[in-house]
Amino acid sequence: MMETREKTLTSDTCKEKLRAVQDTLDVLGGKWKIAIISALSFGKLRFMELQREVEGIGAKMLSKELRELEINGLISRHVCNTKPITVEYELSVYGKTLQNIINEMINWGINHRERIKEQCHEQST
Amino acid sequence: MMETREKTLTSDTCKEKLRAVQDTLDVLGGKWKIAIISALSFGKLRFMELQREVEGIGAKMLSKELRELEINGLISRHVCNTKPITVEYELSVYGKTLQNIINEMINWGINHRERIKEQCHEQST
DNA sequence: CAGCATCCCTTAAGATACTG
DNA sequence: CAGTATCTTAAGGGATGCTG
Repeated sequence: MMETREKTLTSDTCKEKLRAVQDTLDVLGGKWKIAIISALSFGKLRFMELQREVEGIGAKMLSKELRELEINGLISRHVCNTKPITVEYELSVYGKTLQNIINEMINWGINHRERIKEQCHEQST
Repeated sequence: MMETREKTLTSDTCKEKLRAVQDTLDVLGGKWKIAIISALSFGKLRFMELQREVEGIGAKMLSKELRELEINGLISRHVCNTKPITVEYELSVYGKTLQNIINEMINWGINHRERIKEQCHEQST
């Protein structure tokens, strides 16, 4: 699985993997996309709900990022036939394939917080 | 593991997970950090080598991002005692804990490319 | 409510030149 | 080689007001 370590840096396998990461980043690029997808991974949300879940995002950015995610086929957009219209967003089947990445980020984030906490403890002794 | 679906959006568990993702993004934020870490996941690299591996990055950005990654304890920097000095960067033990995230991104990127390819095939029929 | 248009300011980031 | 400093441009992104 792992290469011979050291000096395989420029090998074809590595380059291919780096390209794969770059492809992923191209789709998930931007400050908010991953946060949006994470929020939607817990269920469908309306525009305003999303804005509340994704802390700090403005309507303009949210709108823009959602459009890009929709174009890439990661989320679906459904306009509800309600009085003041509402729009629901949810992960598409394809978008759900990002769940593994999200999960790893959740895990890492939780551990990271633990680590920071421990560091503070050590310093205060 | 998964919540009751629908309407748990604002539940405490979800919020905590979203915060974890956000924590991760805070550390990996910026256009280049993940790409840099991916490159380093295949072994130590010198400044110039990194710049070559991370397609499109300029010296200024690379320098800045490396400093931030070092501050966060994800990479280590070693100045070699060579004639024209060289500096080697490598993932720290802690930085290597990001491997899971990177791997998932590699997997997704590879599948994504496949998917795009298939779409082209379908369109050309 | 969703979301576009406009205005405006701040940050990101490229290019170039320079130093130990 | 590994950066830093400076300048400049492009993009990011907030605030407000408006429409279906």
